[in-house]
Amino acid sequence: MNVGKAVTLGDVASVAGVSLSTASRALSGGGRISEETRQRVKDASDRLGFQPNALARSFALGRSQTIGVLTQNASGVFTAPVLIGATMELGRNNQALLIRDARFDAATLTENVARLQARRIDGVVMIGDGLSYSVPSVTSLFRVPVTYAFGLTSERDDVSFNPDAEMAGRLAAEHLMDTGRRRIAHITASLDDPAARGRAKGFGDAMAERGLSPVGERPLAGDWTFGWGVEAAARLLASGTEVDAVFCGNDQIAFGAESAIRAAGLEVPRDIALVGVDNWEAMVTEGAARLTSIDPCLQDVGAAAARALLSTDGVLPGVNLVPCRLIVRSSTTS
Amino acid sequence: MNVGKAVTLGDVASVAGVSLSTASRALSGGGRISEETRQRVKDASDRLGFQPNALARSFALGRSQTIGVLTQNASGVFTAPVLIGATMELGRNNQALLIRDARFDAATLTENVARLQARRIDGVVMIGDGLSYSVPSVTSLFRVPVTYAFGLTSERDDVSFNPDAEMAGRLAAEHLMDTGRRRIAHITASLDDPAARGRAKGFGDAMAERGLSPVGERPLAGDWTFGWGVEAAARLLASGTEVDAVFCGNDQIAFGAESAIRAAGLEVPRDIALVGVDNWEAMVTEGAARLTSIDPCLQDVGAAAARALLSTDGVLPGVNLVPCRLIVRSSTTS
DNA sequence: TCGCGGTGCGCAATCGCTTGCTCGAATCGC
DNA sequence: GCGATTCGAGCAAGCGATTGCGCACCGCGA
Repeated sequence: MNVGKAVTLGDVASVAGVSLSTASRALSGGGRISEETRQRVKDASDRLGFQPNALARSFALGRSQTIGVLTQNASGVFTAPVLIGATMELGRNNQALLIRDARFDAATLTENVARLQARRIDGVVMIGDGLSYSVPSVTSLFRVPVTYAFGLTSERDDVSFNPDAEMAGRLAAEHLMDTGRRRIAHITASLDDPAARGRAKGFGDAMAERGLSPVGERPLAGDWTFGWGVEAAARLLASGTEVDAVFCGNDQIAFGAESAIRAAGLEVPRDIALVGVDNWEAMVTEGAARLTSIDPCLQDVGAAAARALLSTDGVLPGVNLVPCRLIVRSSTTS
Repeated sequence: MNVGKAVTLGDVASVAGVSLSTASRALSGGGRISEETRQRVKDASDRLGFQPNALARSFALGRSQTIGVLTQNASGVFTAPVLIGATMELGRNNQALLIRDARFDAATLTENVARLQARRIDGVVMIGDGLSYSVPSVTSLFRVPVTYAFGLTSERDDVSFNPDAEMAGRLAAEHLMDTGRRRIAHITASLDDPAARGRAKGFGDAMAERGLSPVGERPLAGDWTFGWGVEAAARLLASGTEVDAVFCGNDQIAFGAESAIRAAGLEVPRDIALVGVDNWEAMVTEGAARLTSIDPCLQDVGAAAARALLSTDGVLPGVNLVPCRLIVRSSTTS
């Protein structure tokens, strides 16, 4: 018996007075084993403080308990939470991960794939950059399952997880209507942006369902900046249109809008309520009114993609939408 | 020979007409091998596209090529970049990582340590929460090296990596003096906070070295918020003290200060230049003047801690300070 | 010519665990 | 009561690499 070294399954077996294979089966659950023997082995295992050598196990099984993670832009403001969500979910399930930056020139790609294959990874999570929502499909390069987070591929059957943009719009609209607002405008980025489009649609749909319609024929579409928020809100106020709430496509726009509203001598939320999207700590807690915002739950997006690799139960091919969450603060309720 | 399966070292050996052991030595560099044989094996390896099974290799070597990562608060605004920095650095070096949330109740700790040990990890990076800068020492729990990022332990010899707060203060002061400012005030959080204290010290030292001293006897110490920035700046202006620049302890304070300065009818940077700390995307690019800020390079902090595990060259026990970087924007130069 | 040291390479053990197959014993059915 | 099942457990073969040891062969000096 080993002394001073890690205790192996062999030690457990000999203490329990059974063979190695029996000990293995007793602990891992498989095979036909009498309850009594199983218990005896378990006792021995506990008594010796047996820690199975995960490395050896992985080796024998041919599975590494390791998931490959390919990122396009790991340090991006939006992608970081996705990465972290995936990371933590894998950690919780005792999966190691091997991260590689997925630069997509052919040589690097080959190299990345080879490295992952060499580690006999059990699956791959590909994390998009969340901007274009467009990600190259790498599914066919691997023999193991691949899921995508925060991006769409051109392959219809690729399993991807993305924030539910329409839901964000709905939540915002419903919350504003619930708090008594009726004249709601929408300031957002260009509708060429899928996220902006989705939010606008959910917003419009939710209002329509209650027989209302947004202020203005179309959303005020510009870009995602503070500056655009200022400009659009100012324009809106100057037009004389009656408005009692603005749904802003993101927090920066909302922050800009707030600034314009205050500059016009109005108050948030008394005169105009504001809802943003992104729930961006740095923004939402600053400013005079703390901003009600839709949290896209990006960590959940990453976590969902990771989870889909660990258990395929209930995972459908195609695009899966991850729900977002409304965080109410003082920009909509006094 | 295997068909349709991954090619093994055995395949390479038989193609090269040598034994397994010779092939191994030829590829891994050790042992006495004639140059000719080595070349023959390498050719065969290339021709077959041999990818060594990293899992088997790890197993045989007893090293897993996996690093354990313990986090205290993975999703924190400040800790996330540190985690990502460590993560990416490990990925670049083909180290897998196994993340566990380091809750420090006894049971969870034991469990975490056991899980990591079971995977035969080669090292541990412990990532602090960056707030208290105080992290429990876990070095003695592992037989493998442990480094700390973004936190300090009570053990003098623990290898830790932290942002260089004094340098942040120095960089700010020097930049402001370089651009002609002389009457520089400092608005920051409570000096009980080590980061605030360090920045204030570096700031004061750098000014003293040029025969100047900060405006006011002591920094205006409050908290890290926008609100405090507004208040402190307003107070400063109201006091009538001559001021041509303010070094703010973080970006939120700076953003608040800018707001107060503009409210007083002054202009940034014409009348008063502003420097923040954190280089927080969400803040620095908004507002009228884009904010000059000190980037604490948190990713570098994580990366440094990771790197110290991979190669101990030049790593000193104790606290290692990671340099920060000045990012010049329009709040200090017109 | 013999002996010796050094060089190049292969044999076989090893790492710790999983698993297909086999075998003995106990149980069951007729 | 005896053959047919079934159940429990062990044997031994992998998994794919690394590595200590020994063997054959070479060249050189005596």
